Amino acid sequence: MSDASATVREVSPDTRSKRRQIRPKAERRQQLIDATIRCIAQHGLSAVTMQMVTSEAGLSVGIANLHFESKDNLLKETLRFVAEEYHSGQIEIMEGSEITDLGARLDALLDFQLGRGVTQRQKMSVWFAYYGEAGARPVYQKIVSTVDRLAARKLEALFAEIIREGQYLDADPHDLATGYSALIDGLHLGLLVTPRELSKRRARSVARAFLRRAFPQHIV
Amino acid sequence: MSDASATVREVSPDTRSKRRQIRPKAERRQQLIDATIRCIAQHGLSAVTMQMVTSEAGLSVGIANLHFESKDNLLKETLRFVAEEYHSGQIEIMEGSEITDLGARLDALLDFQLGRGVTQRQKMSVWFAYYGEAGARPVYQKIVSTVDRLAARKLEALFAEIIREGQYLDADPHDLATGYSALIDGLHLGLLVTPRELSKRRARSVARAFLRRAFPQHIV
DNA sequence: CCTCAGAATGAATGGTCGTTCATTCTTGAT
DNA sequence: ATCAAGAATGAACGACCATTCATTCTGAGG
Repeated sequence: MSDASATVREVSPDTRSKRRQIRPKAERRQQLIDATIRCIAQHGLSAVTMQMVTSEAGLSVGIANLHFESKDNLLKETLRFVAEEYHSGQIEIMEGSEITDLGARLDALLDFQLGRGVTQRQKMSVWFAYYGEAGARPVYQKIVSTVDRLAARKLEALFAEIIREGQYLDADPHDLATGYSALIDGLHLGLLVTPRELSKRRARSVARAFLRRAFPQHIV
Repeated sequence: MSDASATVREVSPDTRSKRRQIRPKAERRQQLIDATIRCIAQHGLSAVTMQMVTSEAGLSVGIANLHFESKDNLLKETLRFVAEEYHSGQIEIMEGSEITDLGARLDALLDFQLGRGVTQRQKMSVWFAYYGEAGARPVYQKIVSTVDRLAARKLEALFAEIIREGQYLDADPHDLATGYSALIDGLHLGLLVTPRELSKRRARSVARAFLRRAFPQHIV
């Protein structure tokens, strides 16, 4: 998944054909995962049914159990997809060599985290739907924490570099990274639950203010 | 609800009695709400059934529809209870006249938000279970945002006072309050989803670091 | 002690869900 | 043109869900 901000698209621009089509397995899997994301966003995780997902995908009921062995597995794979999409996007920015200026790199990260791709209601809904179940389902905790851990490490390393470069005293990269990640999560939550009271523009400004207080020389 | 940190208790210390008991309506309602909280925490919102809740409460299946007209309503009232418990706890601290020192008041607030009462897995699970569905269910958004708005205003007022007292320049109380609230939400999420990597102690330290950078004279 | 309003019960009901699999259809190789 | 491999279908099935309501039971007031 190279384009993390890709929209989850509507199916079949070719609506007239009701003819049965045979497509490679990987394509059908992705098609079903995309449909699942749309269904979760629109109806909520607890209301999602197999009929709903397969009809959203424009396919028959049996197909979901053909490509994923069960509903449980489809939901698990959908979470894995969304989690990896988000975290690989972050890591790409943090590891990429195009941006050498550390301040600019921070800005790019923030734009990704609170930009169009990630804060689509669809993606955020899925994100928090799973978080809601995570307390009761260790499988979800594991999927998220696995990808999360790597991104957290990279962020900490980036912060450590910035601290060294700016000679910020008594600034702990570990604590700052934890705080920044939590702040971003909380802002996502605000955008999802109370969109009326928190615009994307203001969310970005709040996050930038956090970074400015921590690294005043790197953020304008 | 004056004691926001009250534990959701086990039912009937008197396990031997299988004799039918008649109790006032309000008591049964609370008993069912408590049971619902425990069930959501243990099994996840999407897996909660009426049989599960009523048997957890030690009652018969029919009783839930007697006191709440439907499952939907029981879940709604449970969210309302948890939301009000949390927010009234915060407001009590922010309005209370026992603490006059503003820094101490901030500390008390932080202790409440990341202390034993609130960060019980039970409560956090419920909290995020509903957030997960909020994207698809405007009713939940409304319940949360109604109580949330008041607490946000009070927090902003408290921050404004602190800014005046400390003469912190270019500090916007509105943005700071939004950031702080988001940070707390994000830390709650971390405590729920990746408890291995974020202890309560460290969550408190991270939040305190945020406040220290914003209001250095008020926080030690 | 008796009464009865209404709290509590749980078997029964109707509906919906996930899953299965016999069958149909498509496609690329022959 | 023919065929085999296997992708796709959807009716059917069993399980389980929320909700109902006829019945039972309780306890305060007479």
